[in-house]
Amino acid sequence: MIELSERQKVILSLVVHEYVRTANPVGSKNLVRQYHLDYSSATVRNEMAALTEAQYLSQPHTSAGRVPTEKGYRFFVSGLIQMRELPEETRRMIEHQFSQAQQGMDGWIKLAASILADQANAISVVSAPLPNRTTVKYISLISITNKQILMILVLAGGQMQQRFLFVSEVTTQTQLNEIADTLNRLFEGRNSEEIRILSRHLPDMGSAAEEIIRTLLSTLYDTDARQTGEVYTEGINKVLAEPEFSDSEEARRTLRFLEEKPLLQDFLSRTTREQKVGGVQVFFGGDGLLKDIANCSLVVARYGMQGIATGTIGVLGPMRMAYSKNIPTVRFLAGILSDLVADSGL
Amino acid sequence: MIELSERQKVILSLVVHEYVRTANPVGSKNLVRQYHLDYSSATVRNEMAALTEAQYLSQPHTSAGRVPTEKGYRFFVSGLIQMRELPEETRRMIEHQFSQAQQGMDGWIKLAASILADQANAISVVSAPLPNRTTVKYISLISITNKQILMILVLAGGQMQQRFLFVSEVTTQTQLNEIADTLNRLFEGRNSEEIRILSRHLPDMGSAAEEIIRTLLSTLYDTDARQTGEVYTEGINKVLAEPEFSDSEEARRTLRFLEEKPLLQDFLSRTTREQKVGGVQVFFGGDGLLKDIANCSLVVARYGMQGIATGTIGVLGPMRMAYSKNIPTVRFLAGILSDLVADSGL
DNA sequence: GTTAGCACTCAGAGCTTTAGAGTGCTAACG
DNA sequence: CGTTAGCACTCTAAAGCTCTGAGTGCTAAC
Repeated sequence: MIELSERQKVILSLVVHEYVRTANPVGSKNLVRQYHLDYSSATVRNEMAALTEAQYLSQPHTSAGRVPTEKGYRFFVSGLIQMRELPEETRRMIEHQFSQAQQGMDGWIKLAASILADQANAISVVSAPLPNRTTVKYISLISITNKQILMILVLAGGQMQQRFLFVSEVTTQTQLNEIADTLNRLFEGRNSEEIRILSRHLPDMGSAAEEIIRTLLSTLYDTDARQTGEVYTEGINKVLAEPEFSDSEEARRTLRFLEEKPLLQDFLSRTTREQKVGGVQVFFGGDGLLKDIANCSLVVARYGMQGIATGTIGVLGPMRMAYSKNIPTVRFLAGILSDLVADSGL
Repeated sequence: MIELSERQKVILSLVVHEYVRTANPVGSKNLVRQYHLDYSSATVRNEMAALTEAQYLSQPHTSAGRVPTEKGYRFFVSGLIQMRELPEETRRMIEHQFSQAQQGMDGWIKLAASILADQANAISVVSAPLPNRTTVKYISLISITNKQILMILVLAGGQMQQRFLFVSEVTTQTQLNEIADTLNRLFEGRNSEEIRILSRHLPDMGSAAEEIIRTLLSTLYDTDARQTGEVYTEGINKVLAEPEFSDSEEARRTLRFLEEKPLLQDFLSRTTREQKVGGVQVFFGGDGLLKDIANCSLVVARYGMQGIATGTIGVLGPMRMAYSKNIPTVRFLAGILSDLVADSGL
């Protein structure tokens, strides 16, 4: 593959930019007029022909303008992924909203989702931070009735799980407090595997405690298996306005993808697992796990504390999305969430 | 207004039924053929003219079939709201899914939302159970760092809230356990108002405890103000397949309504507040709070324990929805959730 | 290497035509 | 008098048609 000339790079970027803006195939004459290029439309036509040849652009039909291909977008994005800061003003505004938010990981995540959907005018997708293998932070046991217990589990990364369980033995809140104290001493900071081994050599604490540990383990296994916490989504209505979703079949496929939480979680956890915190990645729909969302793309970053607890934040929209705005926005929000995870010390 | 004749009622019901099935204006000839009526299309035409006169039906244009008006739907639904059981088989199937579900209010609610969306092929909307004024069930305090605390609040109805707080005084987990014990003894079963008064005459427990109580109260106020817990929604993709949503502007309005959580919560809590648990109501879009979702309707029921903690479960779809299936489904699921709320004893 | 000029292409907007489903009315029927 | 067959009339939606204009590739001149 031959290198692109400087001028070709410029023209390719401008085509992408213009297409993102208008959603219409971009013609040579128009491009020259819009951007006051100091060469003529015929020259642009020649370069466009070359870019089309090299698969960066394509033509919907012979006598139409050019549309970027996936390869074209990739080129465009690769120039964007490193640099670009969000304008000071926007950063201030976002930070302000976080400073006013109610405390708690859940609230922050929802706020981030809401801000991102708003800024990007597309669908935001945010998953709660979770370590590869969950560790227990705190166990709380609450007596509901004589033989019924509510177990609340605080996990690393600020995630919570609640389970009801029934025990055969009557247990009082005082007894539960004791059990909880013991378990907290033993299990704090441990993961499912460690707890499984530890619990084998435990002094007998009665059948209730056994039942509690069993439930605890099954909850941890569940969480480990999911690998990604709750996924929040917002801004679906925004993206319906885009022309690529005016075909409702297209829109349905995308929404089904979003509502298939396991699929989405799988994708988020798998594809970004090795990714360093802070780095923004762009995925293009069409093949692999994203085959259902052809001509969409996904800008994601991992946030949190590397090796401790990480989640993902991203924006899903038509492939023709405003990368130059969305990439810095995602990066900035990932940074904020990372700070919050670190500060909350979970 | 004159009463409808028996035959008119039959015809009206059939028109609604047929229109729900096909989404096309219903013509006289077709109706006779489909349902083997023992009178002719001319007779049906006459009756239809009368029903149109009386505003139960309308014509998109002079030479088209009839479409039910909102009044027509109301009539149809009024005959359905009381009776009709879900088929034994479906009930078994649903019960089975619940029996296999993981424990915990959150999980049940999501399961209910998922089943309902699936059964109705429309959008399900389920809100968590919450009393008019929340009462505290259990307070758990977890030391994160020296001066940072995670407060977990279990509220009546099984809802949980988490907050982070910073205190100026160094506090250990042991101290926190003591404070939590005291607060639990004092505040269990109390609502925000009672706690506010109680906390005035409290023995001094140090500045950390004060800060904790302040956060506790503000969380309770927040929750009271919202009046409805988290709202889960599922099945958006299903409804996009309906012809009334092929116009993306229409679809957007509906989705915006759904994503405006405060609006939705407000509607759910306000309009069904007085409603007895178990009764199914049908709301038609177009005016009042539902003005944004013209030609949609909402079948809802309240579930939970009257006066203790109630939530809502419902299905939102095109006004042309399968009421005869959806109404019993909503009623049945509301029943199951009510049982679960009762059993979990919160 | 660049550019003006030109013949050619083709999607989409706008218009016309047509088919058929549905109506209301009238007159005949039991 | 309610019911029904028959008929002229209405009106949408689909199909076919034309025409415009943006865009192209190529050639020849600069």
